[in-house]
Amino acid sequence: MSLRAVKPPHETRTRILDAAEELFMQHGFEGTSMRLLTARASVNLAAVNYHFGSKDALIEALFRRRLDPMNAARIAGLEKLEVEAAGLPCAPEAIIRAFLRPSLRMIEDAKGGGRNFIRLLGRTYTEPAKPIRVLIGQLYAPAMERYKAAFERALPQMPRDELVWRMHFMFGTLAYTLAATDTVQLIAGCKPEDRHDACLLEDRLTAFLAAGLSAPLAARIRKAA
Amino acid sequence: MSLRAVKPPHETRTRILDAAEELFMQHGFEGTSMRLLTARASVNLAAVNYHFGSKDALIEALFRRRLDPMNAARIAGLEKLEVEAAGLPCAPEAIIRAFLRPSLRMIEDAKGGGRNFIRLLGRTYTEPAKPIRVLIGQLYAPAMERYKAAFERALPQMPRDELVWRMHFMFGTLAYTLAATDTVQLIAGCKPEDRHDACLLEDRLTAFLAAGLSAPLAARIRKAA
DNA sequence: CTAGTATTCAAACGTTCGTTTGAAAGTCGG
DNA sequence: CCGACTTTCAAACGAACGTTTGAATACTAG
Repeated sequence: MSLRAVKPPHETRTRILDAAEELFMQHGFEGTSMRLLTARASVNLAAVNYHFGSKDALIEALFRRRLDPMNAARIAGLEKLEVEAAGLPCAPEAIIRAFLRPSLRMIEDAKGGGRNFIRLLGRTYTEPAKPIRVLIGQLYAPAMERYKAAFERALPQMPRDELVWRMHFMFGTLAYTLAATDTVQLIAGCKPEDRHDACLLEDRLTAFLAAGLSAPLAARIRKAA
Repeated sequence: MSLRAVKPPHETRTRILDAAEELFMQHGFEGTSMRLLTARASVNLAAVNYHFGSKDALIEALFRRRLDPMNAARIAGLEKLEVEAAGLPCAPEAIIRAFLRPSLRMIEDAKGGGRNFIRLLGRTYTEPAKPIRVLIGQLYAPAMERYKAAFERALPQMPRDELVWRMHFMFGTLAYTLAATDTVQLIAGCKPEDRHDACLLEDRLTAFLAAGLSAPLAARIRKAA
């Protein structure tokens, strides 16, 4: 057997993707040049176009690498929940937790770059570039439908309109929380060490979102319905 | 008296700012070139540098034009509330409403460009460029401190850490809701006409946020305190 | 070892970027 | 009408951008 270190089959690709996650997170897509990116990854300038085709294609590959497993984990978590519930509707709080967990777990992965990605993802929900928005929408669609159905079964008395809005709100809270970790600090005062504790954050978020999701309807909306 | 139309004193400045709001909203800061911007505003390419100094200075002026009055309205709304309460702490729901209202009011201002700005603002909370983030933070700071103090008085039993987190969550919900109007549509199903009805949106958001803000503490956090 | 494929590399491509320049045109009090 | 100041304009600046090229190198099956 050879004692020489075996070069992984896609090392260059991986190094590019990792550097891209970090730099896109720090400076945005347009704010990150291919020269800076390839220098950070210690690869040649032409490597991105050789391995991915273009900068846009790199962005797409970057999202697929993380989002596909993450949303698969979301669906798996929901299915586990539904099996355990044995036909009965699940508790809204449990559904929320199942949705949050895969993304919050990534925050703890500082070494592997998962934290970089999750922050990048949080801010990409409001990305102006249309191709990126539709890509994210596509990658989320399967998980989103499943969770929407689960919430509808868990909250049968809630009007569909209202549920869609509240899912929207929940999504926004998560996106902002992910994106803002370590970056924006509009409100001073939280202990820095808490910001990367995924368990604590999951508890806080779940308590907040579960209450919001099940909140009584506003008077004006109750009247209109 | 002259029948000739009098040219407003800062028409060029205003046209540039309006065009910038629209284009920055559509394509982001880096995605909008000065050539496209000045063409849209029907002014010369050099006009931006003449009137503002640089592209970055234009961005700053753009935010100041809208944020200063908006946060002044936020503070005024809170003060009115506190006067009416006559020394007693205000209802959390009322504080939330006072905070939401100035930004939601702008959604209705499609003609004057307020809607463009408010969407741009929503996504700028997660802007990667550091100078912009600190600017936004500075412009928000006075209003933020006031509201934090108001919430602390309204919810004296809540741990400070938890309150800061929940304000963070509330802020994220608002930011995402503002930014995503007409752009992202991760969850299909809401009636398009509802999306610009600021009253309905205020009711929905307030119901959701008030419940989240006052949610019971998560078991693990209650134990730790 | 060799032929053939896959990858890396330095250099250059054409384009677009934000900004600057200096002259032309407009504005306005005296 | 004039002189001083403000504003607009076409043109150009150097720098940085994403991408392409063709030769050099590494790898691997036969």
